[in-house]
Amino acid sequence: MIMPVEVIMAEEVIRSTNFITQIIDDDLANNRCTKVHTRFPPEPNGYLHIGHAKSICLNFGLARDYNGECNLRFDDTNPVKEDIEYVESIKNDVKWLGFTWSGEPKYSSDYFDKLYNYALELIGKGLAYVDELSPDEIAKYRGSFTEPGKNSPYRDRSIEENFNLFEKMKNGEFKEGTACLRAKIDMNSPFMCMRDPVIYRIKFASHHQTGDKWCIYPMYDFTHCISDALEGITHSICTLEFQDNRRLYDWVLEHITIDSHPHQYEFSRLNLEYSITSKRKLHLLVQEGYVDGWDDPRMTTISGLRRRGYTPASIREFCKRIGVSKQDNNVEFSALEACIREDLNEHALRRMAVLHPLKVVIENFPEGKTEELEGINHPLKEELGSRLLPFSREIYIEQDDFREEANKKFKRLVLGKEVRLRYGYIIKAERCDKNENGEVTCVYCTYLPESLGKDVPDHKPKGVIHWVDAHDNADVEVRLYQNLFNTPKPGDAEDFLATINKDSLQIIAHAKAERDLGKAHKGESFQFERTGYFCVDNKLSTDELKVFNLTVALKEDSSKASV
RNA sequence: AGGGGUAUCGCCAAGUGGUAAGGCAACGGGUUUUGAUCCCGUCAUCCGUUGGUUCGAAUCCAGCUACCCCUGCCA
Repeated sequence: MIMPVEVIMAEEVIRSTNFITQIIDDDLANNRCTKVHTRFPPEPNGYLHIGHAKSICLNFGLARDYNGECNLRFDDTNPVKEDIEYVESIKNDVKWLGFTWSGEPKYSSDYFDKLYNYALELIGKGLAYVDELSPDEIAKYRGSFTEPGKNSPYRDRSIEENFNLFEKMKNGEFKEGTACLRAKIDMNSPFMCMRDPVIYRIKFASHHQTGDKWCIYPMYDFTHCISDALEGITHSICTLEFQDNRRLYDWVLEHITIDSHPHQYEFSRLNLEYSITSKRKLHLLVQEGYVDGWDDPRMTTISGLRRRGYTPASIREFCKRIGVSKQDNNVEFSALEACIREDLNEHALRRMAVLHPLKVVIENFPEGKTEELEGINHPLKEELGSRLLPFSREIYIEQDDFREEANKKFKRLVLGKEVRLRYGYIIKAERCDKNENGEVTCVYCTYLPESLGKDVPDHKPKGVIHWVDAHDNADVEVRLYQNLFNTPKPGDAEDFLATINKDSLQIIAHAKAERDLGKAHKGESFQFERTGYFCVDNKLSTDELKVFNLTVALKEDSSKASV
């Protein structure tokens, strides 16, 4: 039998360990559970972002590492904020990240009937009541952090009356906001969420899954724990802000008739510098047109990162590196960039592209002649082969790669000096033309015919520059990106919209690239040598015009900046 | 102010009573027809702070301090 050459996702064979895996190991060792079952439970009210990727990698990763299962469950209890567009995008993003959920996608709304019956059970036990206080009054009656709450005047209605009223709520006989179902717990609890939390409210809204069947919808705290139990979830993992809610999670499960009682564990959500992970703010950016949709390459949504050129493996690696803990964090953006550089350095084919062209005429090269020079596709992987590069009397180089004079640290082309053309000859700059603004418009050079593919005695250029033939090339559009925000913590700003970086997108309409780049496929990534990693935009590219997005620039030696 | 949490290198993060892993970043040096990659090296006598227990503490105890979350019929 032939064994596969490489194990799938080999980079993940080394399991991550964290406080949650310790809990699981302990649970397994003490037979508190025999099989790990987790779930990723997004509300379909927006697109997934890098913070969700952390949760996805954690939950699906645990299932993978422990030979367990992980459900995808849409926590869809609030129809007014949700949309089918979001459920489709979420499925797509989870799959793209490389994970497979157990069975069919689940929906909290699948359990609306059961949830309703559990509410009835609580009413029957005298543990829930229909309140007719207004939302404002409920807030007032709740008290504060230092003052206990007051019981609602409707708190001690009879069980019979509550059944009756809840039935009326369900039948649409109350207006929105005029009645709700509350759990009867403790108005003096130090946990605000235990002061008789609302568990059902009225919403005359169509639901993307259940249509107009219901006009009452269960609240998160009542729904989540029951959904977990119904699905046999063993470890219900969520973020830190739900720590207090755990008391309510447990209270509900302890007071209804249900087989299992999953346990909730909380980890800290990801904060990534120069990005926002608030769905409300993400919505704002999209709705107000600050960006080109949820998948704008500057957005740290999964779809934005994908369009930017990030690979699933790079995002998984990032999530592995940042770890899982309960500490508040603020991860540097460079940590994410390091992951995609590592992936693309290994996998991206090398190509040359001149972003800001400067014409170079090689005067001692015959007019009308074109040579085909060989350029290898990858410096570390010979098996990836090579391609032919047309080279003639006129080529383009990067404007930044030429100077009339420069200090000794400058390793590119200088008047009177030599430089090596990548995969080509050594050339020497003899003179140049300038326009009325003093800008160099053309450099006249001579080349060393004997320098192709080898060193020449007494000619030791300090550097190598990339180039593209002036006549046989592909005209492409290149989009350069900077951070969307000009502050590391835009989420903390009074007005985060005011921190938007106006220069975050720079469009180069006519860059000159190797000819075959004009035929590249959407989503394909390349390293433009000496510049960075670029991918073909999957939205704007056409057969006629390829648009390249800068995924991430190559790292630069710090001394380069000082020339 | 009541409750729930968290404090280990610039940023993440191991560590669970036996004398501070690793990654990112940074900084030196080497290789290089990418100022990339790669390689080698440097980078916490110290774990928020003050006391205590112990032969021995980042790890146990007590007191401080700082920061985060909780008063939606959002999740």
